[in-house]
Amino acid sequence: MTRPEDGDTLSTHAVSGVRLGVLRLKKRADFVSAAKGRRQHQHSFVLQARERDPAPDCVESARVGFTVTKKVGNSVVRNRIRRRLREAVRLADESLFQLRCDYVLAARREALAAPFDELRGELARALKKIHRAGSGRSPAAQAADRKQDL
RNA sequence: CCAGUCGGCUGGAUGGCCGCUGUCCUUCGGGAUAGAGGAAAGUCCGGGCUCCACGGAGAAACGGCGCCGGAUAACGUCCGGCGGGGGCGACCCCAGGGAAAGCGCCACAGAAAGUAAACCGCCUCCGCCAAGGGAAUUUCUCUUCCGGAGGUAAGGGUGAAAGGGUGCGGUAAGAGCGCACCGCGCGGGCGGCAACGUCAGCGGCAUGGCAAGCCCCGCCGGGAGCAAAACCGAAUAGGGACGACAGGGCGAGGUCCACCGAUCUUGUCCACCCUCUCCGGGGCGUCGUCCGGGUUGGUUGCACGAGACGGCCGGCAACGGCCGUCCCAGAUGAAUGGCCAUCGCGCGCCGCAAGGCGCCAUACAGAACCCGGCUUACAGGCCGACUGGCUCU
Repeated sequence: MTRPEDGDTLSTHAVSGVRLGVLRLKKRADFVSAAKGRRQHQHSFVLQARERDPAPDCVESARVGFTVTKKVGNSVVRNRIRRRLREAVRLADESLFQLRCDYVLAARREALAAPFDELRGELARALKKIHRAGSGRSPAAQAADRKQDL
């Protein structure tokens, strides 16, 4: 599973707007289960995270999904918020994401007008906090896993 | 120059770095190229397309539309006219068929809201009490008040609307009672494809309004929608039909049947299988073909079209014809983005000015099968035609 040639399969999966190693979350069931995980509130969004159940056929990568409800605004506003969040995830440090973990970013209205650097900062802070609060593996162990993976 | 009417256009530009989706190329490193709107919106009409239903035609019911002619695949859209209303005008507005087919309604006010009627009035006649006046001095007559019988609809008053309007004549007072003009109606001439207009004649008031209350007449309409629909593959559960194969005992039930027996369904046990024994499980079906259903994924549908641009021709126009050139988003938890630079626009401040600084770095809004419309939203900017004024020549 973690042998070097798996890099090829991962790169073929990196197609949905996020970089290699961080896939896109698409199934409704995944969103529902992620909502049961831990939460980290920020000014522009709410981050939800949940470690995936280890299934043998599953990919190792972290996955990220976006939720922008109609309460936030019309379709133009919703599209713009989703694109800004997606870009923030793309530019974020990949090591902040934990393997075999699903993340959901639930946008708030403030994500529309917030300065982009601020948005990135909030994302990095939320990711750090949510892992520190968790009872999972230590960041060092995760880093070790990632080095092995690459 | 000012005020205004109508129509149309635009909806920041260029570049850099890092990304996304489709297509093409690839030496698999990557490269090339395309990538939101005028409303993509609301989903209100009209079509294409797909499936379902349906023998043809008609009727009823329901729904929609409604001056006339044209355009169109079609429309409730568009164009050109007509009629009515408004504006000095450019121009704007109209749910604009039928009220002598029928039913119904017309609040409040008012006497009366539709087979007309008569509150105040006005007028005539009759009666008589009282008062006053005149002529005459047993009487006659006039006026006012009161009562009764009638005439009338001019005036007042009510109302959105009072059974044509104005004027003259006429009359006891009045009245289409008569006349003129206007309006209305009828048949006719002329112009127009038509809606309608116009001319003279006749009638003599008959026909109040509401059809967006029901209704009548004419025309149109089968239903549902791309989550339509078609196909492919996989796994799981497993329904139906046919065929082949698969051991036995016992019990129950059904069918054929005089009996024997055969056959089907079902319960249970054994053989047999899970290496062997106990336990447990299978045995209680297997295989093949076809049909049908569900879940999930993929492909098609799906972007060459009532297509875009340019030119010429026909038409007042909507629009049509011919020729040439072009291929122009295709996502599906859903691409079209993030940051930066320069220029531009707008606003504010400073400055006599050239200019400088700051802010915003932009309205409404994001394709989801595709077209034609309608409606609604829209910062700022631009263009054209026309009207009424003012000034100058």
